[in-house]
Amino acid sequence: MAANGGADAEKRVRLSRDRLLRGAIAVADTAGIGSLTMRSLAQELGVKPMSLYHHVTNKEEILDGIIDLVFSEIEPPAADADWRSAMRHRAISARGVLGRHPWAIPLMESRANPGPATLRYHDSVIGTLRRAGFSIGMAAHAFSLFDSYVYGFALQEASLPFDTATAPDVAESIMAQFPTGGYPYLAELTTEHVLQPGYDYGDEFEFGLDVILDSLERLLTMADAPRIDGSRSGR
Amino acid sequence: MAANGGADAEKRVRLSRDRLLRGAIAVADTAGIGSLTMRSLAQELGVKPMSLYHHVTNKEEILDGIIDLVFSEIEPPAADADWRSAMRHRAISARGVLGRHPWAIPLMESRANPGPATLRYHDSVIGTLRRAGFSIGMAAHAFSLFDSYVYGFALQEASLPFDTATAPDVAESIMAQFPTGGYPYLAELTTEHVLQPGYDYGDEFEFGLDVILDSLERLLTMADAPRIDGSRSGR
DNA sequence: ACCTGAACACCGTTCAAGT
DNA sequence: ACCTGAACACCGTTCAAGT
Repeated sequence: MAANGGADAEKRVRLSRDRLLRGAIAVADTAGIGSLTMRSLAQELGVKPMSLYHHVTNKEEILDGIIDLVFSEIEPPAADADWRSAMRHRAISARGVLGRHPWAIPLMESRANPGPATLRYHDSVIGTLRRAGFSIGMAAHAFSLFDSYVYGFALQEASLPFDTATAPDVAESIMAQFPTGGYPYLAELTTEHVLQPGYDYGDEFEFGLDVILDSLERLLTMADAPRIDGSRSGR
Repeated sequence: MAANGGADAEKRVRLSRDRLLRGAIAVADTAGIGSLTMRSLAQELGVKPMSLYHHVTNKEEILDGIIDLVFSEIEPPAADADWRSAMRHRAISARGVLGRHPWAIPLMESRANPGPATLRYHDSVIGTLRRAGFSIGMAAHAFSLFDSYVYGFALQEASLPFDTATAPDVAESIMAQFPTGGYPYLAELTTEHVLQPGYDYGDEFEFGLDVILDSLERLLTMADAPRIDGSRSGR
């Protein structure tokens, strides 16, 4: 470990804002966001708690910073991709990122200071829609629907009491708590579908995603060739 | 908050688990979930911190309890409602509830112990779908899509840095931080649409909801009268 | 310039006691 | 039975100092 003074990646590296934020993500990923304290982070970085305040003004700034780093992990689509595959690519990447950092999802609620990567991501989504021909109003609709679904799915996936792919026994023990007959539809869905060998809740993601993309595509072509009665969507 | 009972709702009422949980919701609603501590809750209830432990084993149990109380606020649809208006009614009610208790949304992620109201809500949604004729697999798809959208929209609405309806000036100050030209599509959408007088982000909710309900209706009728080529949804 | 020890006002929770 | 004071091991953060 402490062989020479060279490039050991241990605690000899100078502290920096970037190293601090990446350390914070590492702590949150492995021990949960609840375990991320100034003291635990300092220990992770081989430094004393007070040193952190030299690179960051307070813990809030750390939370803002790691959320933006999470957004930066979302892959941008290929430059020449059509709007639909661009949206699809982004959604799948975003879900993967939020799956790797589930603690980030609830955090997004309280962060009022979006960072550059967050703004870039949103700008890029809206840009894809606008260039595809969505009007401003339709782009706002589509953006809201798309992002709500992606975040909501990630939130739900993270809150699943059972990881169906790896621990069906846990699901069964939860099922067993259902007062018999109290939740018949939930019981049916769980035992006859969710607990079946091949089922993986994650697979639901692409189904919903394609339903939404189908709908957006329909709206787009409807706008191109409006009907005589001028009506838009249902209701 | 303190004025629901007929007699003095002050500190003279005996402490109970229900009064404790409702006090916790009152604190979270007015001061934020971050301000909900055993000490602040005790003060709200006119009691000493240690008294709380007589009705609840720890703070985790309080969080589980208030999440379930939030779910219990979601209005069940009329018994004779058709599936579509039942789903619509529930979604709108759920969004209203989560809007009143925005702190509950991130909390749902970490709660692995769903309470009776939570289970009843989910059972009721799945039941509506099953009775409408959705197969188990389709009900799982529809359930995932529907719930993801509702939670995701609420999450996004809660995380909006600007409350467009009441404080457009805040939005403008945030806009001003955008490095000029750095986020052109975001800037366009914000200045030319979101900041316009009549705009309320909340109105996006019903648009996306109806898109989703339209899609589900299409899936349901397609399942009733399958096409010759057997294809399902796009791609 | 960067790092740190001691200290302060907070947490959740245990334990032994009060009525 | 229900409530509580004192205490413990934690927090985030300030401040004055070290190199």
